Amino acid sequence: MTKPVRVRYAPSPTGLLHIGGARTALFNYLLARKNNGSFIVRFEDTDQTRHMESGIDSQLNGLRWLGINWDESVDIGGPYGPYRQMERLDLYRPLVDQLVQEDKSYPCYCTESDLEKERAEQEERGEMPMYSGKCRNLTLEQRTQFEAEGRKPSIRFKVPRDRVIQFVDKVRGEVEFETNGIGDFIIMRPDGIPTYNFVVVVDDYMMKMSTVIRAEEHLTNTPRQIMIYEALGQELPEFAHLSLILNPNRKKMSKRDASLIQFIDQYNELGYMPEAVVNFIVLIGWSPVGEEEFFTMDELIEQFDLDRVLKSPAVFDMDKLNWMSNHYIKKAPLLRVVELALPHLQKEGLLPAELDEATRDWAVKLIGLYQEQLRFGADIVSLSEMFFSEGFTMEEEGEAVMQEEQVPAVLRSFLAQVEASETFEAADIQPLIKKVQAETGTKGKGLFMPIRVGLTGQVHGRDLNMTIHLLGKEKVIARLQKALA
RNA sequence: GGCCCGUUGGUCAAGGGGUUAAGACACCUCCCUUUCACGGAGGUAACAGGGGUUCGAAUCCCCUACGGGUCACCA
Repeated sequence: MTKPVRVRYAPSPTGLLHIGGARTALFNYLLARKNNGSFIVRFEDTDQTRHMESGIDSQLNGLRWLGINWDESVDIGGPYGPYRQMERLDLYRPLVDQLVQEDKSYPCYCTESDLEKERAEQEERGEMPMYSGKCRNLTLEQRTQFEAEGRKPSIRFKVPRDRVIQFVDKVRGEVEFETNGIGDFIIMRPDGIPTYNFVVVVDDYMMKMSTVIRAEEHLTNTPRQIMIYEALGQELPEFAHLSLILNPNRKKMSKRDASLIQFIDQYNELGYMPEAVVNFIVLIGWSPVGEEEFFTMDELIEQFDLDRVLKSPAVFDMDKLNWMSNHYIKKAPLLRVVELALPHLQKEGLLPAELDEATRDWAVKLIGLYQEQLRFGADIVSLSEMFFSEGFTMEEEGEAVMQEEQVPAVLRSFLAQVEASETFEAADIQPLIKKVQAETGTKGKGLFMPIRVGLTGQVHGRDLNMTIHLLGKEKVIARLQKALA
C-alpha cells in the first residue's frame, strides 16, 4: 500500500497570486486530484516584517477564481491545522530545543552587524559568503557571558561536514550537494520565531506531505531541509522542483515588468476566462501526450503527470495566451462574454452603470458582434470605441479607399437609401446596399469599402449590416454627410 | 566567485541511438466570403559550439559558451 498523496501550495502571504505561484498551485492540485489525494494551502508567514494580512485573501481568491479548490487551509481548517505558521509556533519550539539538546543546533550570539562585517570581508577576499561557524564551539563561560550581556541568541543548525546530500528530484533526476558549501544556517531568530528552512520541514512531515512540488528557487534549500529531516528522525517526502517562468528577455519575471500581466487578479479584472488562463499556464513546462492542447480542468486532472514536466525554464508568451483566451471566448455562450465585457464599457463611461432594457439589448448585440475577436473582456473598449463617439479616426488605408472615384456616388446613394428607410434592423441594411449597387453599378469591394470606411474609418471590422444597425440611423446619416462634405 | 539546474525554429514544445526532426502561437502566401471577420490550405524557420563513444548521435559522455537559480535573522 502506498502512502496517500498529500501535496501543498505554501505561499508567503506577501502579495498577490502570481502566474508562477498559480502554476505551482495548479500542478499540486492536479496531482492531488488525479490520485484522489489532498491538496493543502498553507501560509508561510514567519517573516513578520514582510507580512501582509491581505496576502492570504488574495492568494485564496486567486486560486478560487482559477477553479483550484483545496481540502485543507486557513478558511476551512483540516485535521493537520493550523495552516499558518505563526499559529504553529508552539509546535516548533520544542523541536528546536530538542535539536539544541542533542547538539545538532546551537545558539549563536553574533549580531546582524557582526555577520554583515563577516560577509563583507569574505567577499573582499573573493570567498563565498558563508557563516564561519564561530559560535559553534562556544564554551559554557562564553555563553553565560553573552547571556549576562543580555544578548539574545539565534539558533543555528549544525551542518555536518564532508557529507554529500543526495536526492532524486521527480523532475530533475538525481541531484547532489556537498555540505561543505553550506554554512550553519539559522533555524530560529532571536525573537523565537523559527525560519523557513526549519518550519517548512516540520510542517511538511506533520502535515504528512507525500510530495513537495515547488519552484526551482527552492532546489538549493532542499539539502538543508533534508538535513533537518534527518536530525529530527523523519522520513523524507518526494521532491519535485519546477523550472521558472521567464519574461521575454529570458529573465526571471520581475514584479515591475509592465510588458506582461503577472498577477491572477489582473486577468480577472481584464475579463479573461479562468479556464483559458489555467489551460495556458498548465502548458508552460508540461506537455500532454497527444496533439490536443485545449483541456478542461477534468481532462487535465486525468492527463497530468509529473513525468512530463520539463526541466528547462520557459518564456511567458502573452500572444499565445491571448490566442488561447480568444479561442475560449469564441466558444463561450454570449451571456458569459457579456459578463466579461460589459462592465468595461461601463467603467469607461461609455455606457451608464444602470442600463435600461433597450440599451442592454444593444450592448449585448454589440458584444456579440465582437465576440469572435475579443481576447478578453476589456478588449471590447478599444474594439468598439467608434460606436460611442461622434466621429472616428480615419486609418491610413481608409484614406486611400476614400480617394476612389466611385466613392461620392456610392455614399450619396447610400445616404438617400438610409434617409428613406423606415426601419433600421440589421436585416434591413442588406437591401439598402443592394439598391445602392443597382443605382451606381458598383459592387464588391468598391461598394462595401467606401460604406465601411465612411462610417467607421476602418478597413477592417465586423459584419457590416450589424455594424450599421448598431450605429443607428442618426449616426449613420451624420457620418455619411460628413464624409460627403 | 563557489555550488546547483538548464540549452530543439522568434515563442511554447514532441521526439531520448537510425524520423523527410511532429504540433501550436506569431509571421507570410493562397482559397472561401459581393466588404470585413471567422474558417481552410500551404510556406519561411530549430537540435548552442567543440570534442569523444558508436556502423550511426538532436538523443550517451566530456569540455566550452550562454541563460537561470542559490549562497539572508526572505520565503
